[in-house]
Amino acid sequence: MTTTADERLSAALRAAGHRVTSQRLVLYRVLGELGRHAHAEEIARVSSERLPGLSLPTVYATLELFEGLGLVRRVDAGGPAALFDPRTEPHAHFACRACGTVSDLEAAVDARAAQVAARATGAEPDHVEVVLRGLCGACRAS
Amino acid sequence: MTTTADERLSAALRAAGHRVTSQRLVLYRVLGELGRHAHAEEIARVSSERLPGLSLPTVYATLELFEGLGLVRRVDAGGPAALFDPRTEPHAHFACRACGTVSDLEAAVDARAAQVAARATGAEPDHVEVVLRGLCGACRAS
DNA sequence: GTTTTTGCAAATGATTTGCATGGAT
DNA sequence: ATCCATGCAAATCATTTGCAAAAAC
Repeated sequence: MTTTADERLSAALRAAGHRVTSQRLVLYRVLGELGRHAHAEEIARVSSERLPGLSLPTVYATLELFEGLGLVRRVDAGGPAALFDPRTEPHAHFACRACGTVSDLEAAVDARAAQVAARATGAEPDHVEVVLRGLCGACRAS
Repeated sequence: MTTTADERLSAALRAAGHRVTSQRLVLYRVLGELGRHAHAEEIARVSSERLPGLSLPTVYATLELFEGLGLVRRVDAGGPAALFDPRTEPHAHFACRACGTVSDLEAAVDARAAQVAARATGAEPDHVEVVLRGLCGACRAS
């Protein structure tokens, strides 16, 4: 890795005609350091420590921008708040019905049949989201 | 099919210790007649035509109850409003990024690897949700 | 008769929007 | 100098909650 996160983000932003701002740099670094999905509120809280005054609307706008650039995945794992995941390679999630916790599953899911079915309708899928639901180990124990 | 939808719902409710009410009967019939996923608001609108005065809180409470009984699936296909799907057998969904439309995909997705990975963490998954995202045929054309 | 369900109104909470200022190009 | 991005405050919208009245058991 000879390029830094800052450089990678700057290149991606400029290539798409967007501006490089400190808010975007900080948010991108925080996402990379978290290394896992998080709620907008958590991302905002951590980022605000480094960039006081950072506003929630900016966090949402930036995460949406990053999603369009393919830098984060928005994960709708149930519950009111969306998750934003910096791990962009395909992976499944497990969401506990009881405590709401969402965890990564290190397993590939073969969704080719569904992709073929989608294309047969004229659609062009660019992403597959797989969420398993049930009770996590901790909640089963109690 | 010698049992009616009303009879099936009544049996399921009583077996779980819940009461049979006209609201629940109407909502269950409407779900069966729709035969496809719908927003709470749409379900409420159609049901209200048959049961004037039916309230949204009751619709939400009833859909949640039905979900617990395994009579509907809640589908989080992105967008603010959840979908409620009376088709309870496993099937994938396609959600268009542009127009937001969600359609059924008649294809089975093999998620056994993810289920094994989930059980390895001590969790017990009871459901798999697969959502593909991209542009639908109509939106690609325009 | 007792307990659950319902409807109403209000609360909640995540996310978005309008608009004026500030910052990147 | 121009136009995009940000912050603030307020709006929006789906969903939930508190409580008294109505209905199922």
